[in-house]
Amino acid sequence: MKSKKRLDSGLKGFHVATIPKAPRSIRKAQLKKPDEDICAFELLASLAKKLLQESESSSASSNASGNDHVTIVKDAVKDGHHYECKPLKIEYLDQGTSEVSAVVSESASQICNQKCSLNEFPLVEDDEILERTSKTMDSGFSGKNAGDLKSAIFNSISANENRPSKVELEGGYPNVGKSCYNGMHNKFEEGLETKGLESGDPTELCVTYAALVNSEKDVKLTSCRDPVPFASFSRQRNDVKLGVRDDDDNLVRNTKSSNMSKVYRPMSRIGDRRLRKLLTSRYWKVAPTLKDFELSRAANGVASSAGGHQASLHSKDSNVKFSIKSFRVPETFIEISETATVASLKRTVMDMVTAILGGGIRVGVLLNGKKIRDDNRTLSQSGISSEDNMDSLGFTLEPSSVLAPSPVCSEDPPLMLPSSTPQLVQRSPATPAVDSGIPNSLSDPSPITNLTNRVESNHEAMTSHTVLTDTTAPDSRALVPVPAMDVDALAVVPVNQKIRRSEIAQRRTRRPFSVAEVEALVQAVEELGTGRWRDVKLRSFEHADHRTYVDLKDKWKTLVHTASISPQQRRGEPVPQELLDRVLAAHAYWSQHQAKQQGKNQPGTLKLEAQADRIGVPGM
DNA sequence: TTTAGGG
DNA sequence: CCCTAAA
Repeated sequence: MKSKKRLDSGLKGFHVATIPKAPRSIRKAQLKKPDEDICAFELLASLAKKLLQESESSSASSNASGNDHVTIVKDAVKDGHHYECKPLKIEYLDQGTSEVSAVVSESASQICNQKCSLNEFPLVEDDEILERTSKTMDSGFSGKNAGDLKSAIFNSISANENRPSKVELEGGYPNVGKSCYNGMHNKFEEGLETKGLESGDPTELCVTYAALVNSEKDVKLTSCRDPVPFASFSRQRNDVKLGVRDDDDNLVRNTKSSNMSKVYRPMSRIGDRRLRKLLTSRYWKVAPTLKDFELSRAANGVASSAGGHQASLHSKDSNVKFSIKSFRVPETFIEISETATVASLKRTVMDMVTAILGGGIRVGVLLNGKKIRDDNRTLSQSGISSEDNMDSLGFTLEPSSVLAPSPVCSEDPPLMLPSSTPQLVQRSPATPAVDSGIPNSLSDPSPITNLTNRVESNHEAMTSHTVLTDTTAPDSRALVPVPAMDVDALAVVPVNQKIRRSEIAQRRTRRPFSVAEVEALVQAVEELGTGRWRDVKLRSFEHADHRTYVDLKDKWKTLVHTASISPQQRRGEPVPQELLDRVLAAHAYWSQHQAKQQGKNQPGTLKLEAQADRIGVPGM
């Protein structure tokens, strides 16, 4: 990794005469930037301009991957400066079509210690984008394989990223360059990144400048104007909006100027109890959402709908159209001391974002909640054979954190693209294709950071995919950032695994048993015994969908316990002593008859004895 | 899927 | 309530 110093010197003295119609915001931002930043910026602008020009002339002719409708053009841009640039990476979106075009080149610059960073989180929210994002895959299984699919998806992502809806124009995030949207394409070597938007209007040029930000305190985010990292940004016209996904998938949108506090709202999905706990604790919990990544389907008319946002999968003949509406970033948790400053919080979040994306991301394909790891398999081989499988198809954005220096520990599939129905569909008889290897996150276990449990990741992914049916299955991987600075103020505390888990697989809401229910339960157990919960369920709770036989069993367990303790120690709605007595009696009875009771005891047996007990037979 | 228990 | 080993 090159030192900042080198970069600085390299930029010094280099000035770009003009910045093509850069928005005011950019120019404004420039004024506030440190010299070197300006240099960098200008350099970028320059490069961007060049690239734009070149791309305009070359893009048209460059169409490589046919079926994908994705064009990737590598443009070697040479600028005659002592600052030698490697091919710049430019991406632009060809507006007006439903196709996505992407021109990518590499920029030379070393930026962060984190190798790379990302500086925007494009929010794909309008249909317009949706269209652009749609991908048509030659699902005819005619050679396309998992890798191709991922590629396609990825390209879409890249393309979207270059929309004018980006935020970098608003000042950009130093230290954050959307370099590694994936380890595949970019590599930040010098800290420059340029992106052009082929909107036909130079004004739309997006220039991102990646400041040479050392991970030291001051510089970071200096020019960042309102870093609302974990929000989704969408720029329409001149307004930058940010959206933060609320607990219940409510997308809360605020204008950029809105108060940050709205952004950093604690998750309420945790449930009141826990929320309260969190609030009273010494830490704040932040569970930001970067994007939404959704997929919906419109093939069989089966409107997929995982939480309102959907994507559609159309299928024409042998082609399968994947339409990705938006991306959702995994929930991220940050715990920070209450005494930390807002700035610190911002920084922390920013760092985290940077870190998450710093390692680059990649697309994962899930089928029935299981990851398809073998990129070489064809779609059909992987089980993605026809539209009836679309229901079980999902995509994920996951950090390709193979880069050691990543400051955060990222997990498996951080992001998930829930398909509509969680139904498990037949999978290819040929190859269920899972576990083909390919280790996922080789995140570096930084002493403070490695707080995640990799083992759980897959399971969680599945869970969220298959269990959360009516919700936008939020697959979350907690990423715990390491405060690169202000360690004293920023006490980043590991998030409890359980807390994170609950975010994923929503814990059922607590539903205390009513006295009536207890009565019914006792009644049933008296007659059936304590080892036939299924029967108990069928007998007395058949229509109480929220009471599973496990619940009944658990309740009985607690009832026995409750009956055993003094009334003063009991909590919740008081259960009549009479019922508790019966509980104990039944418990005692069935405990004794357990051995031979296997199927022999007729219903009613206990009932008689229990009543006898109450009447006066000793034993209770 | 159910049971049975621990968490 | 959740999670699971066992059956």
